[in-house]
Amino acid sequence: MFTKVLIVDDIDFNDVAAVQVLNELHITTIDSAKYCDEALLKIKNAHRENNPYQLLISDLSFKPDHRQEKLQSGQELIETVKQLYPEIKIIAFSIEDKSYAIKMLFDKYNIDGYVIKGRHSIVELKTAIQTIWDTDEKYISPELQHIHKDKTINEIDNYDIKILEYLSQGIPQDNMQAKFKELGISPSSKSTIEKHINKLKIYFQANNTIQLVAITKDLGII
Amino acid sequence: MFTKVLIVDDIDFNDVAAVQVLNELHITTIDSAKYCDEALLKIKNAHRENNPYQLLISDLSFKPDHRQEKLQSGQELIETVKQLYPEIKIIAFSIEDKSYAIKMLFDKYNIDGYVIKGRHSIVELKTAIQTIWDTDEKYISPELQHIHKDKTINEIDNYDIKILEYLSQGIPQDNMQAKFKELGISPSSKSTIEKHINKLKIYFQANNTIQLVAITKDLGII
DNA sequence: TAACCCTTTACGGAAAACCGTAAGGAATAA
DNA sequence: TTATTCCTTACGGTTTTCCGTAAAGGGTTA
Repeated sequence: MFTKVLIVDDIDFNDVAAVQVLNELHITTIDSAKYCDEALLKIKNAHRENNPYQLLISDLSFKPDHRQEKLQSGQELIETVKQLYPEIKIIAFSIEDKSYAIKMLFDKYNIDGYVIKGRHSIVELKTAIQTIWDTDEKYISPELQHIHKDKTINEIDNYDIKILEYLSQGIPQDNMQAKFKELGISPSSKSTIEKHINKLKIYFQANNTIQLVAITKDLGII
Repeated sequence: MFTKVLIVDDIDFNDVAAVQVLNELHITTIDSAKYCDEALLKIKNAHRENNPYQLLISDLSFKPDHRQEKLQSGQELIETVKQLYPEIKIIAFSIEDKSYAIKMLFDKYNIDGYVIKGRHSIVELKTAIQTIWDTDEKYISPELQHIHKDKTINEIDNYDIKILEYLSQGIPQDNMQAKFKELGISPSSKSTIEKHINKLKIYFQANNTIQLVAITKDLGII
């Protein structure tokens, strides 16, 4: 079993419970951090001292604070850690059930497990840790396994997301083409932007652009 | 100190930690529930057995399940309990920091405390319980005290919220007046609806209706 | 090179939303 | 009673969005 694990969660309640759960798996060293920057520092220090963490369990969303943080989210922490120390296993542990965001974690950041915070998270977290240790396979909470069939992530690209973000910021389509030209993003014509918005409305079955933004916000795409 | 407390939270991690925290306050009976209906049942039973709960600590959002629930949210649970047993003290315990939703809890449901889940929730929860027991005063997490100065709740009424909801559902303004007439909601003219949307855009400093919906979704108004 | 496909761009009419003005109606105060 | 105020409704012109069509450009294949 893993011997050295780091838990990152800004809610102190979760730290308390997580330590308790991990103790039951006889993990000897269980550390915790409440900030992403703090977590990265601990990982770096542990590595420098030749006593690295083997497993990182991290939440995704962190509340802003008086502290100035470089890493603003669990996603950024996970991305950084996977780049610097690809050998460290990572489990994302979050209440988030938006399929788009979760699929990104597996496909883009190559996490090893996703456990959703819910009524069975204690059992699931134990199973996830055990599975990753025993078989080196990916773990995902049962109720979320459908996301691997979700095609949204393949159909919607960064260009579409950019448009959706601009829409949600109240930028009219006329100004959007100017913005795209400024940023050197192509294509930038009003006509193309219109067509993309239309494609998105069909895809998400939205009656109009207002509902489109409401839906994509609910899905966690923007 | 309170002797009998019920904790309602659908995340099992929180139950574990909460029991631990409440133990430190020497509360003798600490029960927990993972569903709102289950919580109400326990409260009713305790009352029937002449051994009622004195304090209810409840989360606000609960994940839907295979189970069919009557009470869909912590808000509904709180409303019901305050109606049936106004003598039971209630602390809302949630990650939610949307001022509108929180102010509603105090103003409409008359809760006794609001503790936000965060980096200091263990201390805050203890303080909240102690304060309510000792002084019978309301408790609210320090970082949220600004909400009492927030005027949004007074300026935005149910009519406005209905409009915002319809907008987010992709209903065009032309159809909206028909909907209002069907439901017997007055005023219902297109002109009035336009004016209200315009007022909301000014209030929330939105460039257009799309951004208005994005902003009010972020604020938790819809 | 020509034929083809796909994406981008331009354009124009229709629909919806936007915005100011003015008239109508109800409640209140003089 | 009239006058005043506030809310509602109607209307019309402008702007923005919507949506179909067609032309232009870029890349691939025969």
